[in-house]
Amino acid sequence: MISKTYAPQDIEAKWYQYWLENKHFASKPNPDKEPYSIVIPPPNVTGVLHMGHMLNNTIQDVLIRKARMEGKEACWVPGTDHASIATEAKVVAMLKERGIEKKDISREEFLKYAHEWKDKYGGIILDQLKKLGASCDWDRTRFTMEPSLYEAVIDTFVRLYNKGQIYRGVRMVNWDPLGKTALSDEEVIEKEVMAKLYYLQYPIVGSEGEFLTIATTRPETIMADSAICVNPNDERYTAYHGKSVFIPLLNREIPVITDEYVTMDFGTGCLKVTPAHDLNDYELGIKHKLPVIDILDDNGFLNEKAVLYVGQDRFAARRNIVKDLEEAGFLVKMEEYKSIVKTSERTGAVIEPKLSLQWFLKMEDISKPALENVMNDNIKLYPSKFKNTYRSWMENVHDWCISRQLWWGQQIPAFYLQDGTVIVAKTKREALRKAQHEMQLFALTEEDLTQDPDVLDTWFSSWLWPISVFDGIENPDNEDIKYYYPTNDLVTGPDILFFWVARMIIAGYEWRDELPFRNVYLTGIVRDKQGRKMSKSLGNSPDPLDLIEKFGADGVRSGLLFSAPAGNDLLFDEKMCEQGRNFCNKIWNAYRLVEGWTVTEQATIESNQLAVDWFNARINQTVAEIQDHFSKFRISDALLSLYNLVWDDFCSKYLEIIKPAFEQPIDKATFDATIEIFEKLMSLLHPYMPFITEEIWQALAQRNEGESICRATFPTGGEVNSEILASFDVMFELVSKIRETRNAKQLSPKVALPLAIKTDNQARYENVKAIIEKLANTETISYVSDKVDGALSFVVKSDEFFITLEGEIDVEAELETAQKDLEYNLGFKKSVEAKLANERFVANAKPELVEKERQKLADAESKIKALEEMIARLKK
RNA sequence: GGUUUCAUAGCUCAGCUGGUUCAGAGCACCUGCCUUACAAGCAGGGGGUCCUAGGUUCGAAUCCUAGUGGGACCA
Repeated sequence: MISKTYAPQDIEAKWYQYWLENKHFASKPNPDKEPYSIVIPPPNVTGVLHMGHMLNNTIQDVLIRKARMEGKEACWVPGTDHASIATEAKVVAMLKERGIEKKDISREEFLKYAHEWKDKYGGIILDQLKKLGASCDWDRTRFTMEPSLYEAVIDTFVRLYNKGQIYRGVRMVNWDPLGKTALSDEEVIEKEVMAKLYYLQYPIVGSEGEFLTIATTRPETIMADSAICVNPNDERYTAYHGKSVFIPLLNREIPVITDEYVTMDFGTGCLKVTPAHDLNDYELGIKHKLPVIDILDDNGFLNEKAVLYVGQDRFAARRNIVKDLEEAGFLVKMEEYKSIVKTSERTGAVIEPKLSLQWFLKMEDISKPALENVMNDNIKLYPSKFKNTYRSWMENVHDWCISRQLWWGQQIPAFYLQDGTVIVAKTKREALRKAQHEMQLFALTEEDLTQDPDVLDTWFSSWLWPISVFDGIENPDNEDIKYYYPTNDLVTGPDILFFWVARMIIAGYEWRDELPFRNVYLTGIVRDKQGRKMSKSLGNSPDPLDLIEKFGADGVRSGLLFSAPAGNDLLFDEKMCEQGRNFCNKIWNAYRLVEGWTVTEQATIESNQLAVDWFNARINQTVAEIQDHFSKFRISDALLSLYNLVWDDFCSKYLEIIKPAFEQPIDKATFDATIEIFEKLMSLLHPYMPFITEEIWQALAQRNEGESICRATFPTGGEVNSEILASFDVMFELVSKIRETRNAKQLSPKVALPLAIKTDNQARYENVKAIIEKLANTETISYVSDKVDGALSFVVKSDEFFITLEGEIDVEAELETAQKDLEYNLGFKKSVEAKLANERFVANAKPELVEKERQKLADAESKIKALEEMIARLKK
């Protein structure tokens, strides 16, 4: 006996294993087939599966499974990226537990530990994806730090450097004094804190007793001041234009400059300019050619350039200088002030804006094709609203800071001579050869060359991903890259549209002069019920594996997709997974029903044949619908179409029609047709719900060893028989009316009702008579040419129906509903007439539309006629 | 602050090229059912000023303008 409820756990494990054993996800170039490829957005190697991954990878799996069933050579390449900062932090933490400090070990030793960590803990996420049902070609799993991808990154750097695209320069970066590295903006968290605003007096040179007062939150940086700046339109300070002031305590003279950048009504309207320690001041400094005085070292301690407080931590120095300024009378007042402090995502340290020497990639020229080919839709973004965002970013690109002060990553292939000369080459040996040959430095040895200690930004690996996973950088003419590239669809979140997607497009054109993918599907962000982004730190995200345990992978997958339109965030609620699970259960029970039937060779009942024809028409209709949805990446809508087809049409209607009475057999023709229909439904659903559909598909018929629904044919639909669809619609409307009547009169479903029909088209009902009887439980269906006295009545289309009941009929109530219906139809008729009477409508609207309106009018008129007759009768 | 995007039932959202009296789905709610596949179910039902104000149009939830309120990105 099969279980009454669907139990996914064993079934899922069993089939996933089966798919792997039979290599159903494996792909290799096949010239007889159309290629279809997706590269996974490589998850962080330290990561674990979260809701965003679930959504994202479910969508990819839907796309790839559908393509596979459509006979394409489908290849989904999995892998992870090395995530320099995150991984390095994990490794440092692991070492700390073992009592080892990073600073006490060599780079080589550290990397050995890092690889050890990666082998042991990294890539858990890939195994988790298997639980979700992801049909990746696992033999192709790549990692951005594996030798060949590492080499690709190094080659990329060397090539771009040789083209003059990469340079070294001083920039203001987010400096983490604890992690001792530059951070990208995404690795910085802004926190709102209460700070103090200090008002300080700067004595004016040559005017004894006169001061300019500035307001600052960082008094310890006054030693790095290069100027005082006021707004030229600020009349309070006009007298001081061109003068100088002394820095308090330090007594260094700095000029008073003017710039409209200064906000007149903030603080005193007088700004201290500290180019080395503030981004805006830095830019102001460049504009006014001010000196840059960097008073902090890499640890955030004051250096000798500060002159005062040398060797003190920035926060200690702040406390001390405030005290000293106060004692010396330079501190006018202090105010509470709400300000934003930037902190490091990894170490929590307060970020220091810091000037440092970094490597940059020039973006202006290299990004041009990437902008152009998205704007002209060679690469399509779904939803297209992101084109705007994309353009505004690409039209204002900043050079890309690609160096990171870390060890875990691809070490920058730049080698320095003792005098600081830079040689960029793939290896030290090559750098040496270059130095000897190009610079005539024949006496040089490898010992004289020092490699840049920094590594490259992780994105500098992942921007090559669609090419490098096929070894297309190192080996540009290999078979895989020629066959699978460009890939077809990329599925990712809009939050990395710029950091990753745009850069992959850039790399695609730079390396292969071709787009990396044709479509970019941007998923929404998964949020909790309160609309907050799900994150580990908030603890508001359910564990995806728990969800799968609870609702089954199919349930979670479909649940997530029920409400996941492209690009729109989705507010996650477990209820959605519950709905998905219920859907599985519904399918399961439909299977249980069919499975329990006994088959005889008896002749087919006509109504069963009609039902089969009708349902096949519905399938064809739905297939056309979902293909249209897919062509627009409306993955969620396609699922909903299938959901309705299966639940409402297949289970509630089709199966109810053909279902034999208890313990009665079913005729073979209907049974066979039903099995065929069931198979089609499973195939259509398979991309969304791979496990349950496999389980049932395997059970529906005898299958060959190793055969799988994974490789079954995705139904292609066919001509839609709209006639039968229309006639069934009328019939279902009638059935609903009868049921409604039954419900309203509180009659048991077991009581069969006598139905009389007044129609001029008996054929309309005659051939579906058996179906009406079955669905609505009517006992006899008779045709009448006149009203039936003492019966309940209603109107469907232009026909009138009567149900004779025992006991009193509430004429008033009948009259009221009929009256309401009449009013509605009169109103409807009026609006249609108005439309048709309008010459401009008839002249301007499409002819088929006008024709439709005429038809509507005719329908309304006949219905009104029937209703009026009914009302007249009731009033008697 | 700049750019952009959204506002539809109690909740989450569909509504695609303006054209059924177009206002729809799921959940929630109400009524009745343990009807031999399924109570994770069945049959019904109620519920909306389509944010506001203008405009375009024969016709607007849909297009335009402004406002209000939320989100995102950039600074």
